[in-house]
Amino acid sequence: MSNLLANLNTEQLQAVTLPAQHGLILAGAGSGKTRVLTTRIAWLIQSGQVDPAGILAVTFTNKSAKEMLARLATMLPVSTRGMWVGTFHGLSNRLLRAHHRDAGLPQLFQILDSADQLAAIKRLLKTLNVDDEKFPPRELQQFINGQKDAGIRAHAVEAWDDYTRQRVQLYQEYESQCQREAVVDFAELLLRSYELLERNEPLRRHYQRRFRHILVDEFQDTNRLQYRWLKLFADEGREGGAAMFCVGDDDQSIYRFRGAEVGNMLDFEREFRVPNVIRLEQNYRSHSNILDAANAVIRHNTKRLGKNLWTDQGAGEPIRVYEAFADGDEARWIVEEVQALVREGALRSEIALLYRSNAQSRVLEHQLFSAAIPYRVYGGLRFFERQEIKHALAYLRLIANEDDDTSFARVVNFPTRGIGARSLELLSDAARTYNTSFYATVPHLSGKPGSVLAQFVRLVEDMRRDTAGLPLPEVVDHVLDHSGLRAHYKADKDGRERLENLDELLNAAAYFAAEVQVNARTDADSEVDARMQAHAQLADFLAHASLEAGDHQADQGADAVQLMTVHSAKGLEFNAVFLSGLEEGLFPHENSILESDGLEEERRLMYVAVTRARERLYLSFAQSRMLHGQTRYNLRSRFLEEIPTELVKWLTPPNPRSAAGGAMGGVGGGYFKPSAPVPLERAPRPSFATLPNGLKIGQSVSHAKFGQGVIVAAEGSGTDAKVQIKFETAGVKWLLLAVAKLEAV
DNA sequence: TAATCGTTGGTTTTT
DNA sequence: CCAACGATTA
Repeated sequence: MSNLLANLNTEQLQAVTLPAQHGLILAGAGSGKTRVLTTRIAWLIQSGQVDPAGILAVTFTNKSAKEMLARLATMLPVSTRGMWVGTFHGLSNRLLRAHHRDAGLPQLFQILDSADQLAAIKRLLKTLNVDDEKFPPRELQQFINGQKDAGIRAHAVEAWDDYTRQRVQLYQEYESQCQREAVVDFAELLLRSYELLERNEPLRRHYQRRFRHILVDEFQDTNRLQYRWLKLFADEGREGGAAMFCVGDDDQSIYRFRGAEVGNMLDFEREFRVPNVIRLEQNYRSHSNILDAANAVIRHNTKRLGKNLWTDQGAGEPIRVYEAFADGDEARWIVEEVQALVREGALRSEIALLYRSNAQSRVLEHQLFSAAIPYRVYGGLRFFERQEIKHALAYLRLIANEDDDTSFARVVNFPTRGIGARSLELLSDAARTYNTSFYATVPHLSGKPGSVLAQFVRLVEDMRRDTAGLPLPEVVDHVLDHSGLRAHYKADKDGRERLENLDELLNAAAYFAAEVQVNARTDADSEVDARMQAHAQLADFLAHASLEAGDHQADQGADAVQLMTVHSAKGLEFNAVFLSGLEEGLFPHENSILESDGLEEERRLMYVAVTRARERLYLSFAQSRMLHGQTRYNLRSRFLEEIPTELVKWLTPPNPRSAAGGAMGGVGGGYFKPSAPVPLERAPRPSFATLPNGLKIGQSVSHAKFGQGVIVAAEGSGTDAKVQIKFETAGVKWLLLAVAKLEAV
């Protein structure tokens, strides 16, 4: 045990060994938050204060749940069996499966991910003949999820205007549709399990007695419903309830836009009369120049619980700041700098290129690609979100739950079987009159549509029959073959990658089944009925696929430069970090300036970005940037001005003209702001009539390599000026005037 | 049913 | 500018 607690600092030790009371741990970036959380669990168990089954540990992502379990495994000699560690959604799912009857759900209910939910809403609007211009599906989705995240059912929504009343009605209709189809969306998992425990006292008491310690990671990211969910387990903090141990950092709360309530931290402290509030302020990640910059920036926020990070690692290198003319130049400079770092022996995977919005990755990728530097972009399609995977899963879901109309509609004509929009409309109408699922409605139909649909139903029936009792991987394999998916992609000339992904799905199923085997042997908690096994395991796998969409990209092994948004960088760290696009309107984002407290959230985002760096931090911005097909001229971000001058080393001469208004004394400090001349956003627009070299649109020119052509368009000015030329033989091309040697003909 | 054209909109994201 | 989606057409 002494081993367990070795090398903890005073505050960490205090947090880890807190008595069985509520605790709020304000853990700054890089202060060893995860370590404290896991060590506390290990300590509680090892010191005999609690049985593993008395632990409930909640995280936001599967990744952190896994990491926690992995670390626990190295700390504890006993197995983690009986412990509940997982995401809010994963644990809710577990609860609902175990008590599906009490929750009013069939055992094999399916989980809708966001895309499925959107499809379900679109389908609903169609069947109800609702104008989707008046009720945009996306907005409706947000509305419904927003209500659910606040714990509000359709009947309880306060609607003061007609529009809201109509949306509430659609919310209600959506609910009925989900119930009819035995599907549950993400927000519903939470709400349903919350209501289950709230209404079922014996069950609630059971879990309240069972879990003696509830530990929550990233507490600042909880939404209202999640907080209430936790309170339910903790018996509202009453005497005899579980001890709540919440770890979070209000300064890293960057998900308000999706419902996170930092206020939960204050509410928790107040409502639970938390006797222990501990601040972890020693940072083990970054040199002090970087930390000081982060502290200086976040100090500008008013709504804080208050915290100041420090380190004993020394000042380290200055923060490097670079001003570029255009986004392309900025990217080129970043890539050169990356190359220099790599030459000095840096690992590419230890270099991160961060940006505020995904669109910015394009320029960076372009330059990296030209320089042949391996890179990896985070974000984008994840494994279980791929088209071919979703198709395969839809077949599997139909086997588990034939009432899942979303899945039915998805694959009824994929691969094509001559079932078009016409037949589907017919079916949808009939389903409405009979009030049955698509699947169950098919026998009611006659004629040609009836028979092709019946054939499809027979296909699913056959697959269900033939896979009954088979091990999961064989079920998947069978379905891939008999659904025609494999054949379809084999025939498709660019289907190779999709075929490989389908094989990967097979691997995932095999892996999953093996994992379940292991757990079933060790998990005393599960009482699995062998007869239910086969298809229950299928349902578990499908839930797993929905809840854990898999990684964004497969090639993790390679040593590649890491590209991602600041949001996705949260929780990660790198030796060198490049933060690009530090411009007003971009970061802070223009939309955030209108939102109340939006700027403070942007600043927290900046704080997160800066604290990702261990040794080197580069900040850069460009005077002009291509956005939405237009060149925009931005001032540098106000966040730059918030960093004390002495921490910074300018790689380009500090330019007062690109400084944003506001606080002086930061990076741009000491420079007088000129009153009159040329705000950069008024930079001259390119003239299309006459181009720098005396060329005109419509003019015939000749090019050494491409031959004769006509100028059809022009864009940009100065060294950036480009012309589009339609060549007689070489096609249409964009050429840089400064580079291409053109001769008027 | 597939292919093509035109329109639209374009922070951030996990479950 | 460029991707994604929807509507139209072969």
